[in-house]
Amino acid sequence: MLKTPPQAADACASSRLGALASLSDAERLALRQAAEFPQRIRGTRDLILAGQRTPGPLLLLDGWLGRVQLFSDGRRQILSFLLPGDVIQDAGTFQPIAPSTITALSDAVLCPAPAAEATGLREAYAASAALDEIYLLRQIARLGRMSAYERIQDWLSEIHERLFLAGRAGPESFPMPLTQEMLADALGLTSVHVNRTLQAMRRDGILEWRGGTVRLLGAVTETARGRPMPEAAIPAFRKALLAG
Amino acid sequence: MLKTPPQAADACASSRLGALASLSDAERLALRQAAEFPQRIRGTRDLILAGQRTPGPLLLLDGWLGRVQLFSDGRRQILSFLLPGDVIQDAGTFQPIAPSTITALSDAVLCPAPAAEATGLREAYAASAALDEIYLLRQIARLGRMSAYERIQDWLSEIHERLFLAGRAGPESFPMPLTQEMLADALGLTSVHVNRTLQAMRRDGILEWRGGTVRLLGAVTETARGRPMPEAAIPAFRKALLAG
DNA sequence: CTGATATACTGATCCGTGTTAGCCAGTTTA
DNA sequence: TAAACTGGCTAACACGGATCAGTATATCAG
Repeated sequence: MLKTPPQAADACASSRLGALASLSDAERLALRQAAEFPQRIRGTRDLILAGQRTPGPLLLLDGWLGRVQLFSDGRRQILSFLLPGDVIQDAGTFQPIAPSTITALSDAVLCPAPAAEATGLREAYAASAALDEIYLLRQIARLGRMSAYERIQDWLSEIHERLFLAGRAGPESFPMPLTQEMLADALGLTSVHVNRTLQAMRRDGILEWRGGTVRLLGAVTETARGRPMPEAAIPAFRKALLAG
Repeated sequence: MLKTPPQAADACASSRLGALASLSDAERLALRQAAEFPQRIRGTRDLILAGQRTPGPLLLLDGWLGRVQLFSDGRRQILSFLLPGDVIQDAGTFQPIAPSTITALSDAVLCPAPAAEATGLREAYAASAALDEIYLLRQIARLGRMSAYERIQDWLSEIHERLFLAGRAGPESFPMPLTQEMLADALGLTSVHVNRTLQAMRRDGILEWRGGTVRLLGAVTETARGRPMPEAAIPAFRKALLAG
């Protein structure tokens, strides 16, 4: 049930990577050509297992994936999300061993990432990896020191920002294919409490979430009582990224 | 008040990096020479601020550092620890912008990391970066899905393993320069509750912690009710690392 | 149509951890 | 020597979020 956008399949990758570095026409063409051999994933299943060899770097063209850690008693933690336009690559690409399991959280479309033969794509991949690290750090701060309400707020605005980079979000709304239980597994909560907290946010008039679409209303980014410090990583870093 | 070990200052780096890749004599010499220009840090202060330009890659020769996120209302989250022998480098080294603040958690000694001119050091740095990512993922699972008791257990065994790699730990004990409050800031708890939980672990006979030294007794790695799955990242990954 | 399954949602109760407010020993500062 | 401060430790109480046990609705297979 993929809502394939009217644009070309590679639009999200071109939008995102083009925002991270300036790409030549040849590089944008390479992205388009890579997208001509898509791999389609149906439903929610594991794509890459932790500890196994990885395929080469991939581009996510549509759908959401998650890096996941399972516990033997059934607990699950979604470590990070992979959104359209994201690059799936290893940190220190020296050994093609996946550091975590990657699972599909919705129907998805992947393709091999074109080799970075010129500086544009090389810079874009590096910036993408650097952003990935920032999102991991932010996830740690979220889980360690934020309340349920704050976690959801902060997470929603991260997702909005990331989808916007990929051209997949409007100024205050975006598609949300996750169930409340998946969100709970990402934010270290139970689905029951996620539901209650979402109700509270609706009551507070800062969130609408119906039919797979989220709308953030105004105060979302302003409301938090204790925000990350002004000199925190993300703003300065992103500014440096997007300025270059 | 640095308890400088009887060994050479570079021993921890040589031990750790030598375990991650096989180093030539020339490379080990380069490590020793780099350690001849140490920078000594006294007390707990910020070394690198998020969003600022970074110095080049560094080696931590002694002491503990932490990557930290502060909130405007005083909450603090220690995102990750840097231990002796660790390399301080950027993820996608394309822009020398620090993604997070790094602060000294004890007296510490740093030196510039020697350039990776041969394959041994290059592989070791890459493996080090890959391990860093694994530790971040593990921290997320810890904060998201473990109880206080489990968090401390899991964290202690991670630290033990890492210090052991650097030759700074015995088979079941290691030095611990942190206060309980720092530990709380890392594990998303309050210092009061960290203290309670440590008491419980002592009562259970799995932990001794006196005078800056921790001893883990037997069952520490076995006790957890729900452990990360067998196919989880760390074991398979480390096996692949240490086999090569 | 039936039953099975998945998801959103709700209420009652419980418990793990936070909060507040200390005490005590050791160490630094005046 | 006296304060002042820090870090480990404890107790009483409060509260956020988990747990348990549902209901309601939609979708899907047969």
